[in-house]
Amino acid sequence: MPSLKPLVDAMYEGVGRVAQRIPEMPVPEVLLVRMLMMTAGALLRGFESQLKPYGLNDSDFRTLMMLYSSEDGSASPGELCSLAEQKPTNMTRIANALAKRDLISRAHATHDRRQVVLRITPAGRRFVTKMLPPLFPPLLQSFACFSPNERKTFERLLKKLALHIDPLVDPDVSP
Amino acid sequence: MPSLKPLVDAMYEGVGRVAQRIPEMPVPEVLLVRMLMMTAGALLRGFESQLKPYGLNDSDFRTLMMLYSSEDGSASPGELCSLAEQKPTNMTRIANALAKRDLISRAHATHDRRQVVLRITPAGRRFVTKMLPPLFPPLLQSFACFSPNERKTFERLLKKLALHIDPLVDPDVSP
DNA sequence: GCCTGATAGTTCACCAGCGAACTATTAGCC
DNA sequence: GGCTAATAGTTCGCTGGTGAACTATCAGGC
Repeated sequence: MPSLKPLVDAMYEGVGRVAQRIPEMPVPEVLLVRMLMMTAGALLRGFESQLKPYGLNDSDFRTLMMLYSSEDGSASPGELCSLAEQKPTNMTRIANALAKRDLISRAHATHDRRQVVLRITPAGRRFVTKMLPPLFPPLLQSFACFSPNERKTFERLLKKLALHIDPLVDPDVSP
Repeated sequence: MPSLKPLVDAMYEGVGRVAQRIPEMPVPEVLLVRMLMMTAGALLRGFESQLKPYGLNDSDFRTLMMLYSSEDGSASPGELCSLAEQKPTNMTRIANALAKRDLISRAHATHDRRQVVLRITPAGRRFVTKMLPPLFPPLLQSFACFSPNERKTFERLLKKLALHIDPLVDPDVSP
Protein backbone atom coordinates (compact mmCIF):
# COMPACT_ATOMS: atom_id res chain seq x y z
CA MET A 1 0.00 0.00 0.00
CA PRO A 2 1.68 3.19 -1.12
CA SER A 3 1.58 6.26 1.05
CA LEU A 4 -0.88 8.86 -0.14
CA LYS A 5 1.11 11.98 0.67
CA PRO A 6 3.60 11.70 -2.20
CA LEU A 7 0.76 10.73 -4.50
CA VAL A 8 -1.21 13.81 -3.60
CA ASP A 9 1.85 15.99 -4.09
CA ALA A 10 2.72 14.37 -7.41
CA MET A 11 -0.84 14.79 -8.56
CA TYR A 12 -0.88 18.51 -7.78
CA GLU A 13 2.39 18.91 -9.68
CA GLY A 14 1.34 16.79 -12.63
CA VAL A 15 -1.99 18.51 -13.02
CA GLY A 16 -0.23 21.84 -12.81
CA ARG A 17 2.11 20.91 -15.64
CA VAL A 18 -0.76 19.75 -17.82
CA ALA A 19 -2.58 22.99 -17.12
CA GLN A 20 0.38 24.93 -18.50
CA ARG A 21 -0.08 23.23 -21.84
CA ILE A 22 -3.86 23.09 -21.78
CA PRO A 23 -4.93 26.24 -19.97
CA GLU A 24 -8.67 25.66 -20.24
CA MET A 25 -8.38 22.65 -17.95
CA PRO A 26 -10.46 23.07 -14.76
CA VAL A 27 -7.66 22.41 -12.30
CA PRO A 28 -9.60 22.53 -9.02
CA GLU A 29 -12.19 20.08 -10.26
CA VAL A 30 -9.58 17.68 -11.58
CA LEU A 31 -7.82 17.73 -8.23
CA LEU A 32 -11.09 17.21 -6.40
CA VAL A 33 -12.24 14.23 -8.40
CA ARG A 34 -8.84 12.61 -8.34
CA MET A 35 -8.41 13.05 -4.62
CA LEU A 36 -11.91 11.73 -4.06
CA MET A 37 -11.17 8.56 -5.98
CA MET A 38 -7.79 8.18 -4.37
CA THR A 39 -9.20 8.52 -0.87
CA ALA A 40 -12.11 6.22 -1.49
CA GLY A 41 -9.76 3.69 -3.02
CA ALA A 42 -7.44 3.78 -0.03
CA LEU A 43 -10.34 3.38 2.39
CA LEU A 44 -11.71 0.50 0.35
CA ARG A 45 -8.39 -1.31 0.24
CA GLY A 46 -7.93 -0.85 3.96
CA PHE A 47 -11.42 -2.13 4.63
CA GLU A 48 -11.07 -5.15 2.39
CA SER A 49 -7.81 -6.07 4.06
CA GLN A 50 -9.79 -6.28 7.29
CA LEU A 51 -12.47 -8.40 5.64
CA LYS A 52 -9.98 -10.78 4.09
CA PRO A 53 -9.50 -12.92 7.23
CA TYR A 54 -13.22 -13.63 7.10
CA GLY A 55 -13.04 -14.65 3.45
CA LEU A 56 -15.16 -11.75 2.26
CA ASN A 57 -14.67 -8.81 -0.03
CA ASP A 58 -16.65 -5.60 0.16
CA SER A 59 -19.37 -6.79 -2.22
CA ASP A 60 -19.92 -10.00 -0.30
CA PHE A 61 -19.96 -8.05 2.93
CA ARG A 62 -22.47 -5.50 1.70
CA THR A 63 -24.72 -8.21 0.35
CA LEU A 64 -24.68 -10.02 3.66
CA MET A 65 -25.28 -6.79 5.56
CA MET A 66 -28.24 -5.87 3.38
CA LEU A 67 -29.87 -9.17 4.25
CA TYR A 68 -28.94 -8.72 7.90
CA SER A 69 -30.50 -5.27 7.98
CA SER A 70 -33.62 -6.13 6.02
CA GLU A 71 -36.87 -6.31 7.92
CA ASP A 72 -37.39 -10.06 7.66
CA GLY A 73 -33.83 -11.04 6.77
CA SER A 74 -34.64 -11.79 3.15
CA ALA A 75 -34.50 -10.17 -0.26
CA SER A 76 -34.41 -11.13 -3.91
CA PRO A 77 -31.18 -10.97 -5.92
CA GLY A 78 -32.69 -8.22 -8.01
CA GLU A 79 -33.30 -5.95 -5.04
CA LEU A 80 -29.81 -6.57 -3.78
CA CYS A 81 -28.41 -5.81 -7.20
CA SER A 82 -29.90 -2.36 -7.36
CA LEU A 83 -28.98 -1.54 -3.78
CA ALA A 84 -25.46 -2.87 -4.04
CA GLU A 85 -24.83 -1.44 -7.51
CA GLN A 86 -24.10 -4.89 -8.81
CA LYS A 87 -25.04 -6.68 -11.99
CA PRO A 88 -27.20 -9.81 -11.76
CA THR A 89 -24.33 -11.91 -13.01
CA ASN A 90 -22.17 -10.99 -10.10
CA MET A 91 -24.96 -11.27 -7.57
CA THR A 92 -25.47 -14.86 -8.63
CA ARG A 93 -21.85 -15.58 -7.89
CA ILE A 94 -21.93 -13.75 -4.56
CA ALA A 95 -25.09 -15.57 -3.53
CA ASN A 96 -23.50 -18.86 -4.52
CA ALA A 97 -20.48 -18.14 -2.36
CA LEU A 98 -22.48 -17.02 0.67
CA ALA A 99 -24.90 -19.94 0.35
CA LYS A 100 -22.02 -22.38 0.11
CA ARG A 101 -20.87 -21.16 3.53
CA ASP A 102 -24.41 -21.44 4.90
CA LEU A 103 -24.50 -17.75 5.70
CA ILE A 104 -27.58 -17.34 3.51
CA SER A 105 -30.22 -19.66 2.08
CA ARG A 106 -31.87 -19.85 -1.31
CA ALA A 107 -35.51 -20.56 -2.10
CA HIS A 108 -38.02 -19.87 -4.83
CA ALA A 109 -40.72 -17.32 -4.17
CA THR A 110 -44.18 -18.87 -4.02
CA HIS A 111 -46.10 -16.00 -5.61
CA ASP A 112 -43.66 -15.57 -8.49
CA ARG A 113 -41.59 -18.59 -9.20
CA ARG A 114 -39.16 -16.62 -11.30
CA GLN A 115 -37.95 -14.88 -8.21
CA VAL A 116 -35.40 -16.26 -5.82
CA VAL A 117 -35.54 -15.43 -2.13
CA LEU A 118 -32.23 -15.05 -0.38
CA ARG A 119 -32.41 -15.18 3.39
CA ILE A 120 -29.77 -14.80 6.03
CA THR A 121 -29.42 -17.91 8.19
CA PRO A 122 -29.02 -17.96 11.97
CA ALA A 123 -25.38 -18.86 11.38
CA GLY A 124 -25.16 -15.83 9.11
CA ARG A 125 -26.51 -13.60 11.87
CA ARG A 126 -24.07 -15.00 14.39
CA PHE A 127 -21.28 -14.47 11.90
CA VAL A 128 -22.23 -10.81 11.45
CA THR A 129 -22.58 -10.07 15.15
CA LYS A 130 -19.18 -11.60 15.71
CA MET A 131 -17.23 -10.02 12.86
CA LEU A 132 -18.74 -6.55 12.90
CA PRO A 133 -17.48 -4.96 16.15
CA PRO A 134 -13.75 -5.34 15.38
CA LEU A 135 -14.29 -3.26 12.27
CA PHE A 136 -15.40 -0.24 14.25
CA PRO A 137 -12.16 1.04 15.82
CA PRO A 138 -10.25 1.35 12.53
CA LEU A 139 -13.23 3.08 11.00
CA LEU A 140 -13.38 5.60 13.83
CA GLN A 141 -9.67 6.09 13.49
CA SER A 142 -10.02 6.88 9.80
CA PHE A 143 -12.13 9.93 10.50
CA ALA A 144 -10.43 10.91 13.73
CA CYS A 145 -8.81 13.84 11.95
CA PHE A 146 -12.16 15.60 11.77
CA SER A 147 -13.66 17.72 14.49
CA PRO A 148 -17.36 17.08 15.04
CA ASN A 149 -18.12 20.17 13.01
CA GLU A 150 -15.84 19.16 10.19
CA ARG A 151 -17.38 15.72 10.11
CA LYS A 152 -20.83 17.22 9.82
CA THR A 153 -19.74 19.64 7.12
CA PHE A 154 -18.01 16.89 5.18
CA GLU A 155 -21.04 14.65 5.34
CA ARG A 156 -23.31 17.47 4.26
CA LEU A 157 -21.17 18.38 1.25
CA LEU A 158 -20.63 14.76 0.31
CA LYS A 159 -24.33 14.07 0.41
CA LYS A 160 -25.01 17.15 -1.64
CA LEU A 161 -22.50 15.98 -4.21
CA ALA A 162 -23.87 12.44 -4.27
CA LEU A 163 -27.41 13.63 -4.89
CA HIS A 164 -26.24 16.16 -7.47
CA ILE A 165 -24.27 13.80 -9.68
CA ASP A 166 -27.10 11.32 -9.34
CA PRO A 167 -29.07 12.39 -12.43
CA LEU A 168 -25.90 13.26 -14.38
CA VAL A 169 -24.51 9.77 -14.48
CA ASP A 170 -27.14 8.07 -16.56
CA PRO A 171 -26.50 8.39 -20.28
CA ASP A 172 -29.52 6.44 -21.59
CA VAL A 173 -32.46 8.74 -21.01
CA SER A 174 -34.33 8.16 -24.25
CA PRO A 175 -37.86 6.98 -23.40
CA MET B 1 -26.41 3.19 -13.91
CA PRO B 2 -28.69 3.24 -10.90
CA SER B 3 -29.81 6.49 -9.40
CA LEU B 4 -27.99 7.37 -6.20
CA LYS B 5 -30.85 8.97 -4.31
CA PRO B 6 -32.70 5.76 -3.45
CA LEU B 7 -29.38 4.12 -2.64
CA VAL B 8 -28.48 6.86 -0.20
CA ASP B 9 -31.89 6.64 1.40
CA ALA B 10 -31.75 2.86 1.62
CA MET B 11 -28.31 3.05 3.13
CA TYR B 12 -29.40 5.44 5.85
CA GLU B 13 -32.32 3.15 6.67
CA GLY B 14 -30.30 -0.03 6.58
CA VAL B 15 -27.54 1.33 8.75
CA GLY B 16 -30.14 2.60 11.17
CA ARG B 17 -31.68 -0.84 11.49
CA VAL B 18 -28.30 -2.46 12.06
CA ALA B 19 -27.56 0.14 14.75
CA GLN B 20 -30.69 -0.92 16.62
CA ARG B 21 -29.26 -4.40 16.97
CA ILE B 22 -25.64 -3.40 17.42
CA PRO B 23 -25.75 -0.10 19.32
CA GLU B 24 -22.00 0.40 19.53
CA MET B 25 -21.82 0.85 15.77
CA PRO B 26 -20.45 4.29 14.80
CA VAL B 27 -23.30 5.29 12.56
CA PRO B 28 -22.01 8.61 11.25
CA GLU B 29 -18.68 7.14 10.23
CA VAL B 30 -20.30 4.21 8.49
CA LEU B 31 -22.49 6.56 6.53
CA LEU B 32 -19.53 8.75 5.66
CA VAL B 33 -17.33 5.99 4.36
CA ARG B 34 -20.14 4.35 2.43
CA MET B 35 -21.23 7.58 0.82
CA LEU B 36 -17.65 8.37 -0.04
CA MET B 37 -17.20 5.07 -1.82
CA MET B 38 -20.56 5.35 -3.51
CA THR B 39 -19.86 8.83 -4.81
CA ALA B 40 -16.38 8.01 -5.98
CA GLY B 41 -17.69 4.90 -7.68
CA ALA B 42 -20.38 6.84 -9.51
CA LEU B 43 -17.90 9.46 -10.65
CA LEU B 44 -15.51 6.78 -11.81
CA ARG B 45 -18.16 4.94 -13.79
CA GLY B 46 -19.29 8.17 -15.40
CA PHE B 47 -15.74 9.07 -16.28
CA GLU B 48 -14.92 5.68 -17.73
CA SER B 49 -18.02 5.77 -19.88
CA GLN B 50 -16.58 8.94 -21.42
CA LEU B 51 -13.22 7.28 -21.92
CA LYS B 52 -14.68 4.20 -23.52
CA PRO B 53 -15.05 5.70 -27.02
CA TYR B 54 -11.31 6.28 -26.98
CA GLY B 55 -10.64 2.68 -25.98
CA LEU B 56 -9.22 3.60 -22.59
CA ASN B 57 -10.13 2.90 -19.02
CA ASP B 58 -9.15 5.08 -16.10
CA SER B 59 -5.88 3.26 -15.45
CA ASP B 60 -4.77 3.53 -19.05
CA PHE B 61 -5.76 7.17 -19.09
CA ARG B 62 -3.89 8.01 -15.91
CA THR B 63 -0.80 6.21 -17.14
CA LEU B 64 -0.87 8.14 -20.38
CA MET B 65 -1.47 11.42 -18.56
CA MET B 66 1.43 10.81 -16.19
CA LEU B 67 3.74 10.45 -19.16
CA TYR B 68 2.17 13.46 -20.82
CA SER B 69 2.72 15.58 -17.73
CA SER B 70 6.21 14.37 -16.95
CA GLU B 71 9.05 16.77 -17.59
CA ASP B 72 10.59 14.93 -20.52
CA GLY B 73 7.62 12.75 -21.44
CA SER B 74 9.14 9.59 -20.05
CA ALA B 75 9.11 7.44 -16.94
CA SER B 76 9.84 3.90 -15.86
CA PRO B 77 7.06 1.40 -15.17
CA GLY B 78 8.09 1.34 -11.54
CA GLU B 79 7.57 5.08 -11.10
CA LEU B 80 4.22 4.89 -12.82
CA CYS B 81 3.22 1.98 -10.62
CA SER B 82 3.73 3.86 -7.42
CA LEU B 83 2.08 7.01 -8.72
CA ALA B 84 -0.88 5.22 -10.26
CA GLU B 85 -1.32 2.80 -7.36
CA GLN B 86 -0.90 -0.12 -9.70
CA LYS B 87 0.98 -3.37 -9.39
CA PRO B 88 3.87 -4.04 -11.80
CA THR B 89 1.91 -6.86 -13.39
CA ASN B 90 -0.83 -4.56 -14.46
CA MET B 91 1.50 -1.81 -15.56
CA THR B 92 3.12 -4.25 -17.95
CA ARG B 93 -0.23 -4.94 -19.50
CA ILE B 94 -1.18 -1.27 -19.69
CA ALA B 95 2.16 -0.39 -21.26
CA ASN B 96 1.69 -3.19 -23.76
CA ALA B 97 -1.71 -1.86 -24.74
CA LEU B 98 -0.59 1.75 -25.06
CA ALA B 99 2.55 0.77 -26.97
CA LYS B 100 0.52 -1.34 -29.36
CA ARG B 101 -1.43 1.79 -30.27
CA ASP B 102 1.80 3.77 -30.67
CA LEU B 103 0.75 6.19 -27.97
CA ILE B 104 3.90 5.38 -26.01
CA SER B 105 7.26 3.80 -26.81
CA ARG B 106 9.42 1.31 -24.94
CA ALA B 107 13.19 1.29 -24.56
CA HIS B 108 15.79 0.02 -22.16
CA ALA B 109 17.56 2.50 -19.94
CA THR B 110 21.25 2.84 -20.79
CA HIS B 111 22.55 3.36 -17.26
CA ASP B 112 20.54 0.48 -15.76
CA ARG B 113 19.51 -2.12 -18.24
CA ARG B 114 16.98 -3.60 -15.88
CA GLN B 115 14.88 -0.50 -16.22
CA VAL B 116 12.47 0.16 -19.02
CA VAL B 117 11.82 3.69 -20.23
CA LEU B 118 8.30 4.44 -21.33
CA ARG B 119 7.93 7.59 -23.39
CA ILE B 120 4.89 9.29 -24.84
CA THR B 121 5.07 9.54 -28.62
CA PRO B 122 4.12 12.60 -30.71
CA ALA B 123 1.00 10.69 -31.71
CA GLY B 124 0.31 10.15 -28.02
CA ARG B 125 0.58 13.89 -27.37
CA ARG B 126 -1.75 14.69 -30.23
CA PHE B 127 -4.17 12.09 -28.93
CA VAL B 128 -4.19 13.67 -25.46
CA THR B 129 -4.63 17.23 -26.70
CA LYS B 130 -7.55 16.08 -28.80
CA MET B 131 -9.36 13.89 -26.29
CA LEU B 132 -8.88 15.95 -23.15
CA PRO B 133 -11.00 19.09 -23.69
CA PRO B 134 -14.32 17.26 -24.20
CA LEU B 135 -13.89 15.77 -20.75
CA PHE B 136 -13.95 19.15 -19.05
CA PRO B 137 -17.63 20.20 -19.30
CA PRO B 138 -19.01 17.05 -17.62
CA LEU B 139 -16.40 17.38 -14.91
CA LEU B 140 -17.37 20.98 -14.23
CA GLN B 141 -20.98 19.92 -14.22
CA SER B 142 -20.29 17.27 -11.59
CA PHE B 143 -19.20 19.86 -9.06
CA ALA B 144 -21.57 22.57 -10.15
CA CYS B 145 -23.62 22.00 -7.01
CA PHE B 146 -20.86 23.58 -4.93
CA SER B 147 -20.43 27.26 -4.33
CA PRO B 148 -16.80 28.41 -4.57
CA ASN B 149 -16.60 28.36 -0.82
CA GLU B 150 -18.08 24.91 -0.54
CA ARG B 151 -15.69 23.63 -3.16
CA LYS B 152 -12.76 25.01 -1.21
CA THR B 153 -14.03 23.57 2.05
CA PHE B 154 -14.65 20.21 0.48
CA GLU B 155 -11.19 20.10 -1.03
CA ARG B 156 -9.62 21.12 2.26
CA LEU B 157 -11.42 18.44 4.23
CA LEU B 158 -10.83 15.81 1.60
CA LYS B 159 -7.13 16.57 1.52
CA LYS B 160 -7.01 16.46 5.28
CA LEU B 161 -8.69 13.08 5.24
CA ALA B 162 -6.43 11.74 2.51
CA LEU B 163 -3.30 12.72 4.37
CA HIS B 164 -4.68 11.41 7.63
CA ILE B 165 -5.57 7.92 6.48
CA ASP B 166 -2.27 7.81 4.65
CA PRO B 167 -0.24 6.21 7.47
CA LEU B 168 -3.18 4.12 8.67
CA VAL B 169 -3.55 2.03 5.58
CA ASP B 170 -0.25 0.19 5.64
CA PRO B 171 -0.43 -3.01 7.69
CA ASP B 172 3.13 -4.29 7.15
CA VAL B 173 5.26 -2.09 9.36
CA SER B 174 7.67 -4.73 10.68
CA PRO B 175 11.21 -3.73 9.71
C1' DG C 1 36.69 -11.03 -10.51
C1' DC C 2 32.88 -13.51 -8.14
C1' DC C 3 29.26 -14.86 -5.15
C1' DT C 4 25.14 -13.13 -2.56
C1' DG C 5 21.36 -10.46 -2.22
C1' DA C 6 18.45 -6.88 -3.89
C1' DT C 7 15.83 -4.69 -7.69
C1' DA C 8 12.93 -4.09 -12.34
C1' DG C 9 9.97 -6.34 -15.28
C1' DT C 10 7.61 -10.15 -17.19
C1' DT C 11 4.90 -14.43 -17.34
C1' DC C 12 1.46 -17.41 -15.49
C1' DA C 13 -2.59 -18.83 -13.10
C1' DC C 14 -6.25 -17.12 -10.75
C1' DC C 15 -10.35 -14.01 -8.96
C1' DA C 16 -13.98 -10.38 -9.41
C1' DG C 17 -17.03 -8.15 -12.34
C1' DC C 18 -19.40 -7.43 -16.81
C1' DG C 19 -22.17 -7.92 -21.38
C1' DA C 20 -24.56 -11.07 -24.23
C1' DA C 21 -27.08 -15.02 -24.88
C1' DC C 22 -30.12 -18.28 -22.77
C1' DT C 23 -34.02 -20.40 -19.61
C1' DA C 24 -37.99 -20.15 -16.99
C1' DT C 25 -41.82 -17.82 -15.64
C1' DT C 26 -45.41 -14.34 -15.70
C1' DA C 27 -48.53 -10.64 -17.63
C1' DG C 28 -51.19 -8.72 -21.25
C1' DC C 29 -54.02 -9.10 -25.03
C1' DC C 30 -56.77 -11.01 -28.67
C1' DG D 1 -56.89 -20.45 -23.78
C1' DG D 2 -52.83 -19.36 -26.47
C1' DC D 3 -49.47 -16.11 -28.43
C1' DT D 4 -46.35 -12.22 -27.48
C1' DA D 5 -43.65 -9.38 -24.70
C1' DA D 6 -41.53 -8.51 -20.49
C1' DT D 7 -39.08 -9.97 -16.26
C1' DA D 8 -35.78 -12.76 -12.91
C1' DG D 9 -31.91 -15.46 -12.81
C1' DT D 10 -28.24 -18.17 -14.63
C1' DT D 11 -24.45 -19.56 -17.76
C1' DC D 12 -20.60 -18.40 -20.68
C1' DG D 13 -16.74 -15.92 -22.41
C1' DC D 14 -14.12 -11.89 -21.83
C1' DT D 15 -11.56 -7.86 -19.44
C1' DG D 16 -8.98 -5.76 -15.59
C1' DG D 17 -6.38 -6.60 -11.75
C1' DT D 18 -3.56 -9.52 -8.40
C1' DG D 19 0.02 -12.71 -6.07
C1' DA D 20 3.62 -15.95 -6.84
C1' DA D 21 7.25 -17.60 -9.48
C1' DC D 22 10.71 -16.48 -12.78
C1' DT D 23 14.47 -13.78 -15.58
C1' DA D 24 17.74 -10.37 -16.03
C1' DT D 25 20.50 -7.02 -14.20
C1' DC D 26 22.92 -4.47 -10.73
C1' DA D 27 25.42 -3.54 -6.08
C1' DG D 28 28.44 -4.81 -2.26
C1' DG D 29 31.60 -7.58 0.32
C1' DC D 30 35.36 -10.57 -0.09
